[in-house]
Amino acid sequence: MQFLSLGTQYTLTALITLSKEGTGVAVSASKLAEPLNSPSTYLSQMLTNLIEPGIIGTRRGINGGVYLARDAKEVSLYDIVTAVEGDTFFQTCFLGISGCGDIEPCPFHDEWGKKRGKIEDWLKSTSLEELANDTSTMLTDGLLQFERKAKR
Amino acid sequence: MQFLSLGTQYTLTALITLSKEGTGVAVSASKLAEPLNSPSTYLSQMLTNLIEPGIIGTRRGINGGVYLARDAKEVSLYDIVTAVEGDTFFQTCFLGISGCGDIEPCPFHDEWGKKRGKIEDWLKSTSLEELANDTSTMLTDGLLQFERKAKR
DNA sequence: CTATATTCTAATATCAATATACGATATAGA
DNA sequence: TCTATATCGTATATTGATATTAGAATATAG
Ligand code: FES
Ligand code: FES
Repeated sequence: MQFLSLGTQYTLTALITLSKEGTGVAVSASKLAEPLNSPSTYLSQMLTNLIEPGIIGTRRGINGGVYLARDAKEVSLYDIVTAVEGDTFFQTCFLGISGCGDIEPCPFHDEWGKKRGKIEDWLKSTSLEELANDTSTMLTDGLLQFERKAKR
Repeated sequence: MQFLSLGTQYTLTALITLSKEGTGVAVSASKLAEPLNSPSTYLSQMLTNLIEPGIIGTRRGINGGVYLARDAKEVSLYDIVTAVEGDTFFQTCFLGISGCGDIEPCPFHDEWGKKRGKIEDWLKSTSLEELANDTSTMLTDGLLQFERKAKR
């Protein structure tokens, strides 16, 4: 049980790096993937999810790559996460019963709803810019050690 | 992306039913599975996870089944969930970086840690008894409609 | 002692996540 | 303009986790 899938984790980390470069500056998927120890084509594939929602743009050919399409301030964590994984987490019942709402709530609905709402609020109110400005050195120091499954 | 797997959802619902019967009263897996619209052998398999932690006991043969081994007051939601799914959710980094702690935290560590801690606290402080006493009618009215994947 | 209800274990099927491979396309430079 | 190459984009393969089914083991009732 994990909150974000590996693909989403790659995506998120790459976007933080990207936003440090600034809006509009293109970086190739392979450059972005390198420090992540992730297959570059896989990252590329994941990033594709962000084109349609207008979070990133891409440019092919030499010196092409992926660039941030909006100001980092205007991109929320929620935008990113749901672009890749969808929003079922925020829509479905804790118990998995079809229809989650106040009309016929399960015994978990009230409390779980609060907790889930807090997470949703947090994701919505946190921008990419804030993450990029974080003082954490983990992302810049090459300490990234994702736990992959496939061969290394 | 879903918090609990289907198996855990079955397990949890079955346990609530079981605790309404009272500690020590055996109910067969097929009886428990019926209203869930779940394969009884699958539920049975899932429930096996709860034997070793001492949450349930089983009795084979005629009139056998599964019974609650402790008082429902003494079984927390956390016990149940982690018995089936393990506790990786509460141990691993939001970004999936190996080692989640205060020493080399990722940019999400503080905020996510709070949210995750709230969930953990809730699960630990909520007992099976409270759930069974919940006024929700969903579980008793045969309105259970899990969203299964395989053939019906 | 035997028939049967039941758990328990192990094999299989299904599905989603992850990874790879290949094709399409734009750009730089000649 | 043309060509080579860097790059994205999409389609396919692999893997692993989850869910399901099948059958063996076992205890109980009568
Ligand atoms: S009805 Fe179960 S969480 Fe909303
Ligand atoms: S280090 Fe990332 S959540 Fe703790």
